[in-house]
Amino acid sequence: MKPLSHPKNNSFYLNRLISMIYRHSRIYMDSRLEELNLQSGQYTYLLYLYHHDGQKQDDIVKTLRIDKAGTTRALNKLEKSGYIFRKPDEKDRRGKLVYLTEKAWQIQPLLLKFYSNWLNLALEGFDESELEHLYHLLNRVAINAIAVTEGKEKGNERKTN
Amino acid sequence: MKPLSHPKNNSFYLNRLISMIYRHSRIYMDSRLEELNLQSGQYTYLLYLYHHDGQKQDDIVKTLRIDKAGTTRALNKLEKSGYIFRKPDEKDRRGKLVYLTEKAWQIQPLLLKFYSNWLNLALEGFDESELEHLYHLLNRVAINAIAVTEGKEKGNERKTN
DNA sequence: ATATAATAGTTGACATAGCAACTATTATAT
DNA sequence: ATATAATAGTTGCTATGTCAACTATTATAT
Repeated sequence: MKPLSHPKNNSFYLNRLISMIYRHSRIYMDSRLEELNLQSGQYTYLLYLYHHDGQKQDDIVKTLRIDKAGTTRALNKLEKSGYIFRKPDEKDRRGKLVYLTEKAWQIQPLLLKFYSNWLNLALEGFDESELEHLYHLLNRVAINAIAVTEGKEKGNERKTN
Repeated sequence: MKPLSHPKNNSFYLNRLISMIYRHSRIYMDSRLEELNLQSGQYTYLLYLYHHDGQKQDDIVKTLRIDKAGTTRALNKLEKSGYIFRKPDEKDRRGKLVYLTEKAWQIQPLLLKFYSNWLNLALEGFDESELEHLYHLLNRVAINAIAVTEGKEKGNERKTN
């Protein structure tokens, strides 16, 4: 049996490429974060919090689009290892506000260094305009991808033969 | 839907975008694969095997760059649900050759449809030249990413302050 | 020729992340 | 005002994927 043709020919392996990059970024970050007693599932939250200290947990969930259960667990780990602490939101006591500790601020330079090391390696050979291009294209893919699955949540699943 | 936040440096949130796309592609594919009793961890292997029927398991590992332990488990599932079978490689009895069953060939059109539905949604609004661009840029990132972590395996870890 | 190393595959232990179900609190609807 | 719905967060269960350790087979080195 012959393989069928498919649309969007050039990007047929989009998922394979995305998956490779995703998995290898985690392998690399895990290897570097070891000395900080951190793991790849946690640094994302710290990088985010450096710009949003004191944000509500649910806002983090909505920005990073990571499942709230996973966020709970990642933040638990960060709290346990002393990088963050949480306070109930007095204006809405269902919510929690997430704050960085001094310990988290202290490792910020190192964390940023590890992450930009990764970017330098992953983006080796890219000039400014290529970076710009890549970023904007990926951004559009991400927005599309999120729209697909968030559409579903509201019951209006997209049918697209 | 909350708009994605923009960083100062355009590539700063590369990992965040990659992670979003990766995770949402799995959510979408899982929702579609349900009717085939398949999951997002398995269709990748089928899509690959449609072009490489009878390939050695280890070649699959090396092409898809998925850990060999994970590959063992994914192929076990596919075997158990009747989509593939494995035969020892007579030329090297450490290895196994992986073959698609008739059942796998029968679902090929549907599987390709689901996957191209995903591509159509994720790549909505992209014209031919943008697709080409995206694909080539991502390809370069993937090659870089793989080089980073595979360098490590051979003991020559890259130090890049 | 035999000891040693390398390779293919499996298993166990663990981290990340998804969904569903639950609790507690706040918003809304009549 | 009270019943109902929605929201924020947690916990249980499960799937994917990584590493390390192991078995069995093949390659190599002396």
